[in-house]
Amino acid sequence: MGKKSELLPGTLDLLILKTLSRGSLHGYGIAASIKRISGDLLTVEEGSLYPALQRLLLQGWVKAAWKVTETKRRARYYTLTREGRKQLGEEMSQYESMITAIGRVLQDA
Amino acid sequence: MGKKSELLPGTLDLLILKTLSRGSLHGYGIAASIKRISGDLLTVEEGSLYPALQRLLLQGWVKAAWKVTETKRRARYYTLTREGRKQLGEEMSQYESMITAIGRVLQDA
DNA sequence: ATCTATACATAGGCTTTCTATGATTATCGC
DNA sequence: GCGATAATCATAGAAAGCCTATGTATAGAT
Repeated sequence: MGKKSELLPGTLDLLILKTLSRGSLHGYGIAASIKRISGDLLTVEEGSLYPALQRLLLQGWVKAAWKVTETKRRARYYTLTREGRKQLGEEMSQYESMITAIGRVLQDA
Repeated sequence: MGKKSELLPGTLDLLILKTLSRGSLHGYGIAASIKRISGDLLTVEEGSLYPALQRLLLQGWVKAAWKVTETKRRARYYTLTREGRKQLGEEMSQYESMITAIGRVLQDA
């Protein structure tokens, strides 16, 4: 029957950019952070996350560097670029106006 | 570069079901209603709308009947079924919990 | 030793939405 | 009457986005 997405489609980039705006993180950490902060309601699957990060890299909104985690594992840390910060602002305001518009349609009466 | 969608992807069915919950409408009218109520922020393209209506028909959430409009044109009027009303309720609460969860991630701090 | 959790990555598929196109007909301005 | 515009339905094909499944590797716990 086709399960529903774990996310609202179209919001993944925004969620990642916002998460990185709080500080650099590796991919696994981004997913964990989104899951935790959302109260377990949002799950970013690895098959969605890594391609998304590639897109963000390509567009220059994040940059990446290999490092070693506190737990001694190699991981790629992503950092928001200046462009990425700008993009985040734009996506935030677009998102908010979308949500407002949808809210109007969904409200009773 | 790929323009952004006119909608938040994944919300179209919900918008249509909600619109029909206010009364039967034909396709063109559904699109017009969503556009108007959203303050012109949401535009449902015909190439999105009609396939979506086919899906809703297939799933039994709406039914359709040909009629003549006030302006003497033939049009297919869609009506929410009982199942459709149930589905609307489910999608509403899913949507709201998604939005809440996303809001947590997007809020500062 | 084996299992679990951490960590990255890609391929293939499905669903949804968009663009483009096409057809029909009522109404309005000229 | 004629041409333009708006109303109305519909489909095909492409593009995008997310998921499932899979593969690799290693640190730490049992």
